[in-house]
Amino acid sequence: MSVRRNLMLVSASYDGEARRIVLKLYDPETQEIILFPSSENHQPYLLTDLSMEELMNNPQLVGHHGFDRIEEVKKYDLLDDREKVFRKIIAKDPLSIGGTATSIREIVSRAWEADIHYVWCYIYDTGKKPGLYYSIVDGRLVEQPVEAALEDTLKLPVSNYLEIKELVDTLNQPIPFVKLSSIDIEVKPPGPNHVPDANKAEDPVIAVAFKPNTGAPKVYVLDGFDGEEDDGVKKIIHVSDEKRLLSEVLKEIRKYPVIVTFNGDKFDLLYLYNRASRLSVEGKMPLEKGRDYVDLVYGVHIDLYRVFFNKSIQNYAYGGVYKEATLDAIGKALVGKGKIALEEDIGMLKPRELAEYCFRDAEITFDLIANKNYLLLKLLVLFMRISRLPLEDVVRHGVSTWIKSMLLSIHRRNNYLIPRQEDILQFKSAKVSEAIIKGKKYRGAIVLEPKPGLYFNLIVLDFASLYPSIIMNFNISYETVRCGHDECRSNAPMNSPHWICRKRKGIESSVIGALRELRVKYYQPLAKKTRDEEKRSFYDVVQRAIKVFINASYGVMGADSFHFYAPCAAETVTWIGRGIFTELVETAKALGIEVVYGDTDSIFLRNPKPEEVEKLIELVRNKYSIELNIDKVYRYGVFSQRKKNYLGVTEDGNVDIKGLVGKKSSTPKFVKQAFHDMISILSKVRNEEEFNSAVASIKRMMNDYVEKLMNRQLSLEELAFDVMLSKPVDNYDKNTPQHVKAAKQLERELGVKARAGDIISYVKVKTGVKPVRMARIEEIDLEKYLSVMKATFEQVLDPLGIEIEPPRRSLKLKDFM
DNA sequence: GCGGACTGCTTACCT
DNA sequence: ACAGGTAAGCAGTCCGCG
Repeated sequence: MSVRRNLMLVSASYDGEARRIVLKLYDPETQEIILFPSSENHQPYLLTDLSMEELMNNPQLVGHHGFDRIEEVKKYDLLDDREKVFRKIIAKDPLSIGGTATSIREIVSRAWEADIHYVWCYIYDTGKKPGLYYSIVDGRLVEQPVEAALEDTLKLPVSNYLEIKELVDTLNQPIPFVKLSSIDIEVKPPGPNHVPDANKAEDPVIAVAFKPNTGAPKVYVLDGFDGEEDDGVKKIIHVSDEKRLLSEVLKEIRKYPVIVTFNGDKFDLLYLYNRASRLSVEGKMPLEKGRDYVDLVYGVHIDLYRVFFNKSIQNYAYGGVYKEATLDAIGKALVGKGKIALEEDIGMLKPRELAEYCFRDAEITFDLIANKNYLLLKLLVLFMRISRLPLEDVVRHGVSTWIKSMLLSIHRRNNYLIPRQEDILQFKSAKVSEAIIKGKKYRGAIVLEPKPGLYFNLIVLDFASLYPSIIMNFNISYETVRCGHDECRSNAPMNSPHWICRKRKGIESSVIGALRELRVKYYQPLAKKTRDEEKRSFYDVVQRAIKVFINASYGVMGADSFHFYAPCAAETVTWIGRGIFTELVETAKALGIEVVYGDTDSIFLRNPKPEEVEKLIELVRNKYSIELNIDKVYRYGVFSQRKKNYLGVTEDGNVDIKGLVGKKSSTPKFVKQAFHDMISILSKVRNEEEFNSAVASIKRMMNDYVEKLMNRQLSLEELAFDVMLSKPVDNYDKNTPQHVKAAKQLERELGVKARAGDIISYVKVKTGVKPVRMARIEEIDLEKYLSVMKATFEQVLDPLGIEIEPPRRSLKLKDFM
C-alpha cells in the first residue's frame, strides 16, 4: 500500500486534454507540489426548468458535441421558499456548458448555475477544502486533517449555522512551512525613460534575483564573462549569454513550489515567459500564461502587487498603513525597506550595481510575504479556507469574490438553488431612500453637524461593528428582505420601508453571525489567553482573517458587481443604522449630555457622567443586542464647523488628527512639517490657560516657516504637491487637473510617460504648475503657498478663536500674522 | 473681455 | 469591481456688464 500523508490542497485546475481536474497539493515533507489528476466522477452541468420533452426535442442541445445526459434534480429555492424540480444537463467538458458562443447555456434559454467556474463547481460538489490536508492512499485522495491540530480549550459558541464546527476544524489546522522564493528581474531599457514592453519582450533580460527561504540567494547578471562569486549574502552569477541565463533562471524557478513576485503577472514572469519563447530557450517551460496572469506549472505564483492592491488587505489586514501600491511605498511602510534610489538610468548601471539593485527588490518582496512569521502567507491560506477558493483565486480576486465563493459553497452543500443575479433583482431592487451624493444608489449614514469649539474631557462612544451586527440581529439577507410571505410584511423594524422575513433564517445573516460569534467568543479570547505563544499568535491571525469577511459583508450587499447584490437589503442595513444612531443621539440629549459631534456609528460627548455613559451602553445592549464601547477619552478635542474634521488629544498626549489638510498625503511636506510642529505644541496643553502660551509659540513657529518660504530656503521637494494619477493621462476628457497638466509636461519635455497609479509631484509656479524635476526655486508662486499654509492652519486655529491675517500683496512677514 | 457665481470633476479623506 | 458622505481645489461655463 502506498501512502502519502499531510498534503495541503492549494489549488486545482482543469486539464482540457485529459478532461479532468488536476489538484495541486503541497507536501511539507518533500517541499514540493504534487499534481494529482482527479479520478472522481464529476462532470460539468447546468440546471433548467424546461421540461424533458422540450429539451429532448431541441436538436441543437442533444446534438451538441459536449452533451452527455439529462437528470432530474430537486433544489430548494430560497427566494420562493419552496422546493423545485429542475433538469440537470450534464456535459462532457466545461466549455460545452459555457464559455463559447455555442455553449449549451447559450442554447438553453432558461439556465441556472451555468456561469460558475467549473473548478469551483468541482470543489463545492466533491466537498474539497482548499487549505486542508489530504492523503493519497493507493492512488485515492482522502481528506485527513493532520493529527497535530491545535488544541481548543474553549467551547465553540452556539450558532444556527451548521457548518461552524467544520469551519473551525479546518481553520485550526496548522499552516506548514512553505518553501518559496521571491523573484525580480531587470530588463535593458529600450531608451531613456522608456519601460520595456512585457508583451513584446524585445529587450534583453539583464538581471534576475532570487531570494528563497531555503538555501542561498542568487542573482544572475548578464555580463561580459562567465563566473560565480559570493559576497557573503548572495551568489552573483555572471552569464555572458542571455539565452543561457534564461535557461538557468527557468530551471531555478522549477525548484520552488511557490514563487512570489511584485507585479509578476504583468511584468516579471510574463517577460520571462515571452522572452524565453522569443529566443527559443530550450528545456521545459515551468511557466503557464493565462489571460491576465502567469502561473507555475508545478507550483503557485503569488503576485503581491495584486494582493496589496486589494482594498480589504490594505484596510483591514494592514489598517491602511500604506496608501500607494508600489513596492517602494509598501516596503517602507511594512518592512522598513525601500527600493535603492537610482541616480541614473538602469541601463547605465554596472553589472555589480545592477545585481544589488535587482536583489534589493527581491529582498523587499520576500520580506513582504515572510514578515512577522509569514503573516501574509497565513492570511492567504486562511482566506482560502474560509472562501473555499484555490490559492491563485484568493490572490487574484477581491473580497466580493471570496464572499461569493463562500456563499456558493453553502448553497451547494445545502442543496439550495443558486439564484441568478436577475432573480434576486427582480424582487430586491426596490429602493426608497435617496442618496445625498448624486449617482449613488441609496442613502447611507448620518454625519452630525459638529459644534465648533474646544472641548475638554470628551468621551467618544462607538458601536462594535454596527452594520454586521444589524445584519446578524435583524436577519438581513438577500432572500429575507422583502420575502415572499404575506405574513412577514408587518415585520418592518424602525419603520423600514422593507419588511424582513420572520419564518426563515437568512443565509447571509447566519454566516456573518456565525463568523462574528466565532471571532468574538472564540478566536479573540484564544488570541489573548492561550499560553503557547506560537498558537496565540496563530489565533490572532485567524481572528484577523475572519474580520475581513465580517467587515465587507455590508459593502458587498450594495455592490452591483456582487453575485448576491440586493439593493433593498443594503438599504435596510443603513436605514436601521440611521435609526439606532439617531435614537442614541436623542437619548443622550434627553439625558442632558452635550453631543458635540457624531459620524455613522460614533458620538462625541462633552464631559458626561460615567453613570450616564453606562445608561446609554445598557440601552443599546438591551434593546438591540449591540455593544457600545468607549472608544476614546480625549483630554480635549478641537472642532471646526466642518464634518469629518477634528483633532483630539488623549490623556497620554497622543493626538488623533482626522481629515485635516495638514495630514493629507498631497499637502506639501513643509506645510505638513509646520502642521506637525503645531500639533506637538498643542498636545502638551492641559487646560485653557496653557493655550495662551501655546498660541504664542505656534505663531513664532509659523513665522519661522514663512520666513524660510519667503527667502526660498525650501527645497522643491518640500514644496511639492504629491497627487495620484488615477487613470491614464489621455482618459481625462472632462477637464485637466493640475497633476495631469504636470504629467503632460513630463511626457512632452522629458519623454517620461506617467502611468495610472503613479504619484505626480508638482509645484505651483507663477505660470501655473510644473513638475518638480522641471522647476526652479525662483519661479515658485509664494502667494499660493502662503494661502495653502493659511488654509491648513485655519482648520485648527479658527475654532480656537485664533486669527491669521490673509497675506497681502507686499508679502511682509507681519502681514501674515 | 472680464470676473463672480455656479456646477462638475477629481482626489483624499472618514466611518 | 465591498458601501455612502464630506472637504477642498480647480476647470469650465454661464451671465451680467452700458
